[in-house]
Amino acid sequence: MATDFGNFFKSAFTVDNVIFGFDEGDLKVLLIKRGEEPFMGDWALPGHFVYPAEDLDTAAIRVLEELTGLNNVYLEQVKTFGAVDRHPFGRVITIAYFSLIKISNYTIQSSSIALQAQWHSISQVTELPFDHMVILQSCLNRLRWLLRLRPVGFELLPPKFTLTELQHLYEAILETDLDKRNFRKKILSMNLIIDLDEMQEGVAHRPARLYKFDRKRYQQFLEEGFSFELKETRKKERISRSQLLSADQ
Amino acid sequence: MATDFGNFFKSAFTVDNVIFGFDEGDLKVLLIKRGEEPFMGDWALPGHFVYPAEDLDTAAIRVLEELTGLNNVYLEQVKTFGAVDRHPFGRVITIAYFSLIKISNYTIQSSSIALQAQWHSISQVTELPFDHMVILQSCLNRLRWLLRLRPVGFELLPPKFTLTELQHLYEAILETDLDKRNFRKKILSMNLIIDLDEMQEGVAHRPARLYKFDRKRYQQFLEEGFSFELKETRKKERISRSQLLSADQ
DNA sequence: GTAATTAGTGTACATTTTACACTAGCCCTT
DNA sequence: AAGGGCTAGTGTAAAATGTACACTAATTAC
Repeated sequence: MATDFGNFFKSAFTVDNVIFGFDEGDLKVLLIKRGEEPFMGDWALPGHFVYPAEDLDTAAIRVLEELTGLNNVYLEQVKTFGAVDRHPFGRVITIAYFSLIKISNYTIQSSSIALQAQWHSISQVTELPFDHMVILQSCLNRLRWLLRLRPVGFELLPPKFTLTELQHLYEAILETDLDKRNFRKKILSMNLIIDLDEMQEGVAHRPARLYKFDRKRYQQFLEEGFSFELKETRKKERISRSQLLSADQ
Repeated sequence: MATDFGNFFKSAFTVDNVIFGFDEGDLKVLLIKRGEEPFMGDWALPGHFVYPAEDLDTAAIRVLEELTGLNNVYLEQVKTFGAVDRHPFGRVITIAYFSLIKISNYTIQSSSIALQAQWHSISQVTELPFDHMVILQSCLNRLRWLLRLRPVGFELLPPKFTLTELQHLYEAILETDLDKRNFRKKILSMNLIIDLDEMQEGVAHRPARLYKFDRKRYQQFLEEGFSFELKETRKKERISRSQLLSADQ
């Protein structure tokens, strides 16, 4: 169980975390300015070595929390990257995670790493050190994939949101236009968001209704298990297969 | 770039490969009888250390080829497992792959490892060393998921197959019954299989037609890119979104 | 030639997806 | 307070897809 730290740079593993946020109608990713070689001073994905007595998920959670102060956020392992020459100093494989956070909850941490962190619009990130561009792209694909299948969009919005905001989020991430009426019909038919009977304030036009995600109801469905393929249909109260949800590992 | 082999057991990474096959109407997995401690003599997933100058995919391909003599098969990284105590001798994380092979092409290799390999029906594998049961389950979920979305079933069948065989494969993997007429309608409407105008031989009943997978046509669609969400529809010759295919990374 | 066995086929209905354009409500200006 | 500017909010019809369901056809074995 003992690990020789002196050999870390010869054969080691790290986690890299693609932290997505959504703001100003734009999908963003949190990057840090590297404080060490190689690529010191460049913007890169936040990552760190996995400690010897630390599980992979734990390491990813740690990196996220040190950077953002947030825990209990959506986090998922995506893929492991281990090309022989991906790190100039030795053989380092990295397990890529992505997480979804509400930028509104995010406050800059005082850790020296976190002070160097900044949100970047996805569309403007064109160059990253190591194989980080590939990792980013991979996580982005996964996010798009997931967004079609699961109600994860809510993770990126403040607790109260309007349907238009939600639609803009879908449009920004999927890079497509959606029909307003069809989008609302579909979202509402999921029965996973609750009308708060509150209105937007401080806008210079007709205010929109505010909604929140019905996390309890979603949990319930997850726990009951999806049984899409079964022939018998619980008539009411059933989330149909089409409704952005799907059974998965 | 140098790696200290003496430290391999202190902090190392391996690949484990879940090799699926299909035979006698049953989904199978290829297991090896371990020739070394720990768990010597137990059936386990085939795996191996990743060599210092070897990419992860390469390592997975190597393990597969040494065991089966096959290359150029469907192989995909699934997930990395790295619980601190998953290996009793030290910190070993493993990158899990799964591959799909045609059992009909499989011949036992003469390597000492391969001699100890055997196909096991998935349903009868109930206990495996390390966290291999979790890995197997994870790959199985991925396979099921994939089978709904992509035409990967063909990878498990001999080059010529009948529609009934294909249906049985879907039923076995998805653990569900499918309607014969609807299944055929759907499969044929994909236009991804070619009617060979040949008949089954040596069966004691009406012989079925033989088909083969139209790999070229599938490649073509992959290369053209899926553009499901676009509004304009190439009227004919288009694979619709519903047809077991989907855009993914 | 007949029994046994699997192959092969069509139709009607339900559900889901898609396309599409106008009215409603609030704020700000004048 | 009337009107302009802006975003919110709503319904319907047609097309595509999914689902349920039962009989005839072709071959072999006896």
